[in-house]
Amino acid sequence: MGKRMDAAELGAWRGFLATHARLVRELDEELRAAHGLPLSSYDVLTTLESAPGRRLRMRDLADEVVLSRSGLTRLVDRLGREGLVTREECEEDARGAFAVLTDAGARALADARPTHHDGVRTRFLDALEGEDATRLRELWARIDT
Amino acid sequence: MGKRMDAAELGAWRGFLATHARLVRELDEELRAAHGLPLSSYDVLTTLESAPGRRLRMRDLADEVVLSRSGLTRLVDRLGREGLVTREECEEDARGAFAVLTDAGARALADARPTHHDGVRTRFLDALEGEDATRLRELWARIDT
DNA sequence: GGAATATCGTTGCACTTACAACTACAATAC
DNA sequence: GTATTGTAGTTGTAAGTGCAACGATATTCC
Repeated sequence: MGKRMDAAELGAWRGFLATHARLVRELDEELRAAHGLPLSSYDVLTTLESAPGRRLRMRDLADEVVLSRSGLTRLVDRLGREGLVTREECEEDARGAFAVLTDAGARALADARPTHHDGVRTRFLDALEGEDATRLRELWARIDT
Repeated sequence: MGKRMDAAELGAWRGFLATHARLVRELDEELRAAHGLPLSSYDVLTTLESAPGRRLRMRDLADEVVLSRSGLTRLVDRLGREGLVTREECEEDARGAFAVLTDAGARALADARPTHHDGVRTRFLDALEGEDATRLRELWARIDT
């Protein structure tokens, strides 16, 4: 029990944390500066965009973007105030609510996407070599189970 | 400009974000429950422990743990109140301050470490195969430059 | 059918964090 | 040497987030 981390393991873990912190901070700042859109909002908008009917139950959306329910309630409030998302009630379950991407939301996303994609590419994807991307994707899948 | 992400790239990036969010949340909760120590505090304590003289300038410490200066000021305040860290003034630079790990801080760290290492191992390191750890470490280094 | 239990989304509250402004000091320019 | 500019750390303030508790509805069990 409690096998020590060797140097490679320690580097893999601490690098993971440090890289994430730095990248997310930079990408968030970049997105806010260029489009007034925080990364967390961008994340919600893309998730909704790729959902069937551009809509998702609050619960499922919270899971997808890894946010607490209350956190998502507030985030959707903010996006609603800007007209990027609306709420719709759920027919099958009267407790439930959908968050729905509006046309304005889709446009805001289309505007912001090039900036963000470039940012991710230069800071992250460009460092991937050979089969790195595939291996990483498989790694996250293994961890997720 | 703006080359589209392919499926592997998208998976590598989104998995990176989602995995980080989930892992950090779980590890933080685990550490708080078992030792009353948030992950951010743990991070400061280990960083100090492995620094020469168990001390670091506030500025350097903030960089290491990827926190803003003001954020670090408050975090060191909290750790100081619990007696895990003290401040010392800097001789060469009268503006400067060191954060120094106390013996109590070192003990708290020693207590918490097994819990945290087990958590990291079962959630992250156990999923690494073959040369994964080494490759990851190299990847973070490439990204960092 | 009715009671107990679980789930959905929201709210009150506390906590953590970042940004901007500030003071104190250091380094550079002239 | 003095003026300018830069840096270290702290503080006021505001934003974002999670937890616990809540009202409303669903589901399960008898």
